[in-house]
Amino acid sequence: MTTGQLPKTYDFSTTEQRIYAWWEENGFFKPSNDPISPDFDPGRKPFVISIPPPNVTGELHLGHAMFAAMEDLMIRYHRMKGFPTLWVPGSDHAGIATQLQVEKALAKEGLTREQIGREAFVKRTWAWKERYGGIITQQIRRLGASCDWSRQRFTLDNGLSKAVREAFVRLYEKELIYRGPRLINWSPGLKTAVSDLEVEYSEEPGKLYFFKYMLADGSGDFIPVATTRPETILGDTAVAVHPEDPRYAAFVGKLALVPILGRRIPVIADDYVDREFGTGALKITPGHDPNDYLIGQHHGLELISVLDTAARVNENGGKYAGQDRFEARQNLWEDMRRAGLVIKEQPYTLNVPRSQRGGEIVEPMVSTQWFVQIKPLAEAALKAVQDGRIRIVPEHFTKVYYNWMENIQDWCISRQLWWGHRIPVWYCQDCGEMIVSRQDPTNCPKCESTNLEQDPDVLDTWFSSGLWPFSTLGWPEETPDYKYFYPTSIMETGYDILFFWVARMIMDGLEFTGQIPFHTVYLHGLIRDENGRKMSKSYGNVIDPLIVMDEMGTDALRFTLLVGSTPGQDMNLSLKKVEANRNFANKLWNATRFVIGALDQADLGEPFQQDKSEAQNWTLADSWIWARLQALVRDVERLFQNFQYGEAGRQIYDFMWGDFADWYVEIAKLQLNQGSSRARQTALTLVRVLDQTLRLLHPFIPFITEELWGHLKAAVLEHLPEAAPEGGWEAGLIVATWPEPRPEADWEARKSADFALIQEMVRTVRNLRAEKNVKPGRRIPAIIAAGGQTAMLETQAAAIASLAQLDLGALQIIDRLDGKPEGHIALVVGAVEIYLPLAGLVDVNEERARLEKDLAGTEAQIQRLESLLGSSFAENAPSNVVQKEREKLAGYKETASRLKAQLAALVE
RNA sequence: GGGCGGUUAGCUCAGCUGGUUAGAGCAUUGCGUUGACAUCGCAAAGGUCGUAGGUUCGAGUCCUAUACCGCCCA
Repeated sequence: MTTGQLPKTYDFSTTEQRIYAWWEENGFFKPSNDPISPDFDPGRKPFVISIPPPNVTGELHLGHAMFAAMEDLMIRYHRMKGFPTLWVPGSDHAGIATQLQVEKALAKEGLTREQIGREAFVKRTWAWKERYGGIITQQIRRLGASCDWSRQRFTLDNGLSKAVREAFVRLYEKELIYRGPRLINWSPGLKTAVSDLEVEYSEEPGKLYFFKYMLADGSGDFIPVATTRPETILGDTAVAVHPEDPRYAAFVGKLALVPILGRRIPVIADDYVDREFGTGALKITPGHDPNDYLIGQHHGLELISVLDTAARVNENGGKYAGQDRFEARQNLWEDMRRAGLVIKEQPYTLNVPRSQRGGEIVEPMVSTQWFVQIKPLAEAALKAVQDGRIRIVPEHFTKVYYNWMENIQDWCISRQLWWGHRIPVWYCQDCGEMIVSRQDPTNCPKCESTNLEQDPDVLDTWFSSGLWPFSTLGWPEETPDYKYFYPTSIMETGYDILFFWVARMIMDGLEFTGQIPFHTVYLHGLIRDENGRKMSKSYGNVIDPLIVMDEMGTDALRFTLLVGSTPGQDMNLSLKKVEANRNFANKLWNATRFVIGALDQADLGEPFQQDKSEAQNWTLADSWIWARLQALVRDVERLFQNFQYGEAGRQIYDFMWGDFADWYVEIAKLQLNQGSSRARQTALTLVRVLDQTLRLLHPFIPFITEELWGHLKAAVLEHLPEAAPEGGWEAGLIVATWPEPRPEADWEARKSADFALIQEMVRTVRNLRAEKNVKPGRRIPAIIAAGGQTAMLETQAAAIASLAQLDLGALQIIDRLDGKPEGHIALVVGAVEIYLPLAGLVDVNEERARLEKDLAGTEAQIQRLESLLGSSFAENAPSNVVQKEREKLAGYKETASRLKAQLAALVE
């Protein structure tokens, strides 16, 4: 391996696919401790994630990219830590979405699903699924997701369908599932019930209609009423007023006449009525309004449905029968106007219920549906989080979860669709018996009739998704996978489906398996555009992850998503950020290229003699970079434990670029040039630090790290075998061991401080050079008066000279200097003075200004610290904190006295 | 109406259990390229951390109030 073989820039397009295929072929995605293998050890604790199943018809969007990156990070980290790791992939059948797709395709042929019939339609949908269902999983592969594809599941698979039946029948047997007429949300376009969660409310301009509710006693008295939906007047079964409202007290108990229809309805009193709103009197339509429905139940009111399944007025609407709901609104209101019942109209902001799917206006309607009585399940699910068995990250979502669980309503699970799990209920056509069964029945158990018909409805897709963490592992069978991998470890998903999915999985897990389905819920935020706007096709601000990956690589996208996000917090994504991270990948590429080139080309000499101590073998830079790496490993570990993945990634980034590439590599070049044992030792350090860094980065950017690690391994095996990691080279980085933190060694702080001084000196010289426009290539002499640091700095002369572009041959490091050398500019870094002979560039006035500015800054610090240390801070703060401040003060005082001396010398 | 989150550099965001000169990327300015990297390097400029109180030796960080923006629930 030579540098020539590594191209100058990282070409992800030829790398990613090859690496992914290699991982998969080698079985690295499978758990290292598999219950089906002969040497299975049930005692080892596994780490398991089940994927939030994307819609089978879906195409990759940034939400998928986010969860895939995040979960892959968790999975790869645990895999490297040695856990038997399983990530179960799959997709759900997405009842409505998929059915719509197929119906759309049918429409192109001029067909409807009713025309081809249920059986043919379901067949076509399966064909659709076979054809397009693989797209999303292919796209998830592109993200580098290390799922065990041999365990891929689909919610309509046999096993999972069996789980659905089992769950349904069990709930039914416990009387937690019932069928009956209730007010539900109806989608007139799709002609199906939808759950409360699938309805979104949008504020839209509308009108408040004021009209007269005439009393039936012929007195000519009326109650003024306001409504936002006049067409529902047709279904009114009461007028309600507040019991303590003097305006209407006389009317309570009397009858009123429904406009146009002339139906007689009671005037009732209920303190639900808000006296301040509208006229203070309310029309009650139990058949088409959730609040009215409740009031209707309280007062035993008649319940009239006036709309059919297409939201047209039905036979209960008199002359308006057959009209669309909005058409009927116009016509009825006009008729009322003619009848003198209209008072006024007033602009009003409506809260319009719209279907999450398609956006049509949802109609609250009474309909016979299947429901889960959810309270008992919710109580258990609530408790699991309250008592800490399940932890939600970030923590503030716990409250949101409680609030929802405490106010939960029964869940409408039936859908009038054809694509999904058909409800396992049969009706005997002869005796009317209802049969709820795990197996398809052939005879009626009551009358033996074979004339059975299955309920036509299917179950809500989320009913099957709720079983996902255990149905994918084989439940209700006690399969080896189920026994070993369940409960899973972490549920990672977007907070937007906390209720839809996470809450239901917890309820279902506890109900059906008696166990929590996972111990941690990690919720990531939503991805918005760079200005914080929601991405949507209508804004035209959608970023397609596939295009981003094409242009900048998967690793760049992943790193951006992972490092740019904080748990539960939305993130604004801009392509600029991805670009910056592509540059990071390239930087890493080139740093590795340098290390490999060093192994290949440098004269590495012999290893240091065994009897030499480590301390003698290591230069200050070697010690420093190693200490920095160890500190990094400790920080990363702590941050990972706290789910602070973004911060961890940032720190690794800073280390790799800021410490390793910018400083250590530059010094390593010098050390390599020394040849022999020093070069060899340096190469060893380069390899070890880079190896560890690649390991730390792997969960974030798996492709490039795997690729580089492979090259590094090959080069080391050839040129520097003793640089092998402690446990030897693993088969791939994906299964390499994770760097384990070790306690800080006592030498680390001292070496870090020494190196920090070098860095400060170098920066100060560089600053001055830039300020004075000294050509970067021009090497200049220097005198360094180093006091107590003389010995240390002498050993670092070559490094300092190189980094600051000084002339090593003309660099003097001395203990002290009496008087200022002629024609030099003086720099002060703590107790160290640096003199640069820039005769032509020395301007006494400029020098004085510069030194005075420095002095002013230093003295401000001295003053601040003196007053701080003179205050009660000194007594109350921890001694190490105080000590640190004292040292700082001493340093500033030292600097100040040197600066003063410089100024004094300048006057002469 | 209830709850939650945000407000830090021109922009987008970090800032862990409070520790004392508030960080990054991008953008801006100056200089620089035959040796890992221009997808780069060296340097510069840029912030009274929304506001007002409070707790504390010490507050971007904790508490209270408040303004604005956003989200969820009703």
